[in-house]
Amino acid sequence: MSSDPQTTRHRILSAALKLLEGGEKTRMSDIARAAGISRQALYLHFETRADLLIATTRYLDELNDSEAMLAKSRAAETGVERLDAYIEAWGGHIPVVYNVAKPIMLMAKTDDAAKAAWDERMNAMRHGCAAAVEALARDGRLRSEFDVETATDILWAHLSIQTWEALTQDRAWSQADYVARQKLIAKRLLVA
Amino acid sequence: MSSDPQTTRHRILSAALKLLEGGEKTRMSDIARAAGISRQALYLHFETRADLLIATTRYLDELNDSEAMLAKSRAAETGVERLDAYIEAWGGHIPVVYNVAKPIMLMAKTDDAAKAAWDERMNAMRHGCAAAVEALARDGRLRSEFDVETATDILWAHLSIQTWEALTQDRAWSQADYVARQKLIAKRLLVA
DNA sequence: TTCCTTTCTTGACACTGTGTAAATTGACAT
DNA sequence: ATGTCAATTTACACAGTGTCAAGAAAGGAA
Repeated sequence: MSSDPQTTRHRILSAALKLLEGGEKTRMSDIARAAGISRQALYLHFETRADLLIATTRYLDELNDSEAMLAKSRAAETGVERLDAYIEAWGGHIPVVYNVAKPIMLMAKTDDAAKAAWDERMNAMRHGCAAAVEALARDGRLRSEFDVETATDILWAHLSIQTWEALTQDRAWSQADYVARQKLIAKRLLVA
Repeated sequence: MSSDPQTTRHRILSAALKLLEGGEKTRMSDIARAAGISRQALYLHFETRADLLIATTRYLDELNDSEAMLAKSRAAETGVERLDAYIEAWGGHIPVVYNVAKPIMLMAKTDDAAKAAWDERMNAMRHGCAAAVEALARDGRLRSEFDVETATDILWAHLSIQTWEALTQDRAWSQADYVARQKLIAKRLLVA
């Protein structure tokens, strides 16, 4: 056979992405069927299920040019603008990745590779929070009752996917409300 | 054999509780072994694993007299006092139930009975939040930018077990810091 | 052409964990 | 003594992940 391995890998990732985005069950056999190969052949391309799921999120990141998301917030002049821009960008990013990230989030409780991948992502997100908080501090507009570290933790917890999930899924906030209110909350909490 | 069924049920629950609190793996067979009965005998007392885990949290609630937790906050005079008392009580309650509640939290993603039990608990917690927010509103001290419903959602999301987990487990906040800061945050967000 | 390598296929199997079923034993009550 | 209840053992079904072995199909190279 020997079809281009690059192509097959791509077909797998794109099938996995489609299924995950649809919120489907997504067992290995589902992905294999959707990609038009045998279940066993998946293991020629990805070590484990966790590996495949992680690769799928990276693939999604590429498609979305996730780096560009941060560009706007980095370009902001003041700390407050930066905070707003970051919440806007990240808040808009969550619903895009949510369905794909969710199974990894679940696996993270039991699977070490999944946990590492998840922690890495959450860490990256925290860097964005830290940058916004530091920009506020530089402007002298960070509230004095929290140090930079603590303020970053608060913002990070507040913008977590779990919190987004609770508010938009369980409490049925619209995405627009979510973003607008998170901006308000963040400013109330952090800006002097 | 026929040892007192009450006793056996009790032995199972107390074994399950002990294992769960230890953060162990806690398969059905583990619980059975710890309770000194066969794995299959568990199913004579509990329909499913979800049932058993849920019963274990109720058992834990009884042991802790969880209702008493709310008494202090209900007794508070002003809305602000009530908010503080509620955060103190609930915040102190979380670490006690966390290890036991966690597997249910996980199962809730796939198991309907577990999801119902979890939602019920989260709903009960939200009632506590609502009571505090309404007390603030009665005092005319609820910030005007949020209505009661929205303010309750915010407080509820903020006091969620997930947020506690993120801050105390991932970010290593001490329990004392957690409670103190949550009080500060809640007042900053909700109190005019 | 023949040989080699890579990719993929089929089919079988191991392992874990939940849940079900049948036949049996021990204890207690009437 | 008979029936009932609790619990036991053994065995099995099922889902899902991961592994293994034996080959088939296709491309390139000698």
